[in-house]
Amino acid sequence: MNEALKQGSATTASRIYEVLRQDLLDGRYGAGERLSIALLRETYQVGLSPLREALNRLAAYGLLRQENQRGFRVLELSRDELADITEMRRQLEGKALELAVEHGDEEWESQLLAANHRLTKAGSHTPIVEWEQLHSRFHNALVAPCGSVWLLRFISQLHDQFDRYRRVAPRAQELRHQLDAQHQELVDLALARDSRRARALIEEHITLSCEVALKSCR
Amino acid sequence: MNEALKQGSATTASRIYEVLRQDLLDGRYGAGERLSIALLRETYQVGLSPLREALNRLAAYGLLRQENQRGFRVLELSRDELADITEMRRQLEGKALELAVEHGDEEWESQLLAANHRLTKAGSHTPIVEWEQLHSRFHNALVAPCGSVWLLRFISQLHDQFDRYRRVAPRAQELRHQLDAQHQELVDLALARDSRRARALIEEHITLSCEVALKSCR
DNA sequence: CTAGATCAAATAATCGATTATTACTAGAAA
DNA sequence: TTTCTAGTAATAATCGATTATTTGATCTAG
Repeated sequence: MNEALKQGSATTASRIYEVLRQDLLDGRYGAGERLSIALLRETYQVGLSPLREALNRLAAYGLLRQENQRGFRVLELSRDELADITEMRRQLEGKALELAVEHGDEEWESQLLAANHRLTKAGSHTPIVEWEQLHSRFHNALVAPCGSVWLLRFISQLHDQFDRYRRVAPRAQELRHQLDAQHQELVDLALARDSRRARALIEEHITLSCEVALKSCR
Repeated sequence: MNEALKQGSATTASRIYEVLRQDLLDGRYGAGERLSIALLRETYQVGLSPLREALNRLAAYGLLRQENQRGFRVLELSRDELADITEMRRQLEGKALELAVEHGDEEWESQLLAANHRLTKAGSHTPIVEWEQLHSRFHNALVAPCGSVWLLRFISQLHDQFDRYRRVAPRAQELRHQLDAQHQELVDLALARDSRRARALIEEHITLSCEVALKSCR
């Protein structure tokens, strides 16, 4: 969906899709909230058709729930779903990292170092939205050369889902530090081509970030 | 997406979504073909808005590719993607079946037997579209109680993707028999609660159906 | 009071017409 | 002939207005 934006002329529908997606990840709209189409039109200053097309895409992607004749709602948050998402991320990102470590080339190594550098430089002063983006890019860079388009697609999708939970979590400083340290370790293991241990670590990493998110999940 | 249809009043957009999805799986439109919106309108006798909303959903779901200002195209078929889809199905359905065998209750056992019975009864005389549906239902029934909403979601999505390849494959009779026999074996292993061997068999099953599909994939 | 029916207001879905962009064709220059 | 350009036809995207459905308030019967 993202490539569509980059390639030259974006349509209104594509633009509003990206903006809405980001706002949903940022928690701008509450869990379970009904999205009034008229209100959205006003807020984002867009026409009805492109807005509805964007909402339809978001529903198919899993960030909104569409009820016929009753419009669109933000998805609810639940402990059960967080557990589900976390377990799926463990499985899929674990597998993907294993493959990436085996297949990644020199270009990948540089990209990974760069992504980690940018993430490390961004301290607690950077706005959280910006940090989230760097964090996403780092994780993307990690698994990018796994060789499976569908695996990457599912991972991104789950990452978006997970972000909704991360966003409502308080920023626990001690755990945050531990997570940052794991990012560095992940790079080290990746460059050392230790796929076994890299996989084990990212699974641990995902479990830990789930625990952070859980602290705020009712 | 399917539940939306069942729950009372379906909208035009939801109806046309389901019809288009089925037609895409049935191979009514060729791989890579551009879908003319005006033509679709005429073919399905629907208005522009609901049609475009359905197309947007299908693109987000991965059955169409959307190019800004250039409309919608059917996705191409490729050996590489078939290999990707097959490997993902092996991993995910394998895992799901393992969990289902561990968690499934008596109700599941009956559903499974029923689904298998219906599939077995439908011989080579039944139209292929109908057989495909029974086959899908059987595989759904197998993994249904795995306990993970996201796992089931990804499996369905991959199943739809795979169906596009299966649809263009010639019906090789010997292999077909072998696949049918595996369905029975899967039921037996499931009822015997042998999750290890059930998983191994479904992985083999998926690989075999991939080979059937490959025979026709350029 | 409570449950059910009825109507009015709100709003989701759809339609028809318009605008913007791309694709195609023909003609001119190299 | 080939390659560019201009103009035109085709069509994708968007807008504004209309229709259909749901929601919520009010009223009535039990």
